[in-house]
Amino acid sequence: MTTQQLTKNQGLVFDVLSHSDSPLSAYTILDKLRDNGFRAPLQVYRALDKLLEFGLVHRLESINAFVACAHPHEGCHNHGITAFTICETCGQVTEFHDHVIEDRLKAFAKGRNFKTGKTTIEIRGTCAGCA
Amino acid sequence: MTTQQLTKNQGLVFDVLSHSDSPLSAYTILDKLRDNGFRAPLQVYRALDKLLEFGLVHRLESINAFVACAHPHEGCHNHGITAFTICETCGQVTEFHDHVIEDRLKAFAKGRNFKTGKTTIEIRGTCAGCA
DNA sequence: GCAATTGATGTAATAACATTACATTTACAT
DNA sequence: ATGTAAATGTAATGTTATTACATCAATTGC
Ligand SMILES: [Zn+2]
Ligand SMILES: [Zn+2]
Ligand SMILES: [Zn+2]
Ligand SMILES: [Zn+2]
Repeated sequence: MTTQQLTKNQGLVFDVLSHSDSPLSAYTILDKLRDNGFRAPLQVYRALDKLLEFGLVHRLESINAFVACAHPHEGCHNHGITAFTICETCGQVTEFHDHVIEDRLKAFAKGRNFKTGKTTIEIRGTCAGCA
Repeated sequence: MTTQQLTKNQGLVFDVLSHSDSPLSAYTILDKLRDNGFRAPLQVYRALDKLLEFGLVHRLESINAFVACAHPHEGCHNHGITAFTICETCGQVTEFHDHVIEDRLKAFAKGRNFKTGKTTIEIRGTCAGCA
């Protein structure tokens, strides 16, 4: 999945997120795209839904915001669980994968016959630069 | 921390959550407490803030809802990171602690000089009973 | 080509979740 | 009793997300 096959609105939203140095809310994205003809939240949410589906964007559940994937070409989203650190001061987000964590979570779920869907791992705190 | 030393509003909110078999949104709690004199969201949010602080309640970030802690007397909240499974069909929530996961997350944060604050781990899916 | 279908878009309205601001009351220590 | 901190009441507002419905564009089958 590359950026080429995105529709106009998807491309615009992805572009805004890609160039941002911190996560953005849907409404912030909307504001940034007013000059490009965006008028309503739904235009943003629809594009985000697709981008999430493509694995180009992640939703940060704990802050109701969205970030471009740090390595969209690796199919992040077929790569297992993505964990995040989120700096509450500057917004810096770091993505990582940990197979040990993933295995432990899967083992717990399996032991309870729980069928795992989307899993969220988010560490909020302060990054090195802001400490 | 026992239920005794809660204020009236805190006690009412905790009671509603304790007797619910699934997570509740703040506005659902408000509706359930209208007959007890609750009139405004803030009454619920203020009580929830305190209950979260006391470790009697958890907030599920991925579904904007709240649950009573499964083992409030063990000081869940001084016990390290709490992880959850959340059934998207019936709302069943299971709480668990895993020191291996916690150690891995701490190690990652330490390696990046990231100062860890609140950490969220939530697995959404389908419970055994709903499969 | 052209109808039928599907996916994407535009727009308005509304729903759901959360906070700010300010006035008042209660609990409690001095 | 008085001063202080915590809790409460109420209204207004801010923020995040969805529903509903109309239109437009790309694709497919004929
Ligand atoms: Zn990613
Ligand atoms: Zn920072
Ligand atoms: Zn707990
Ligand atoms: Zn279930």
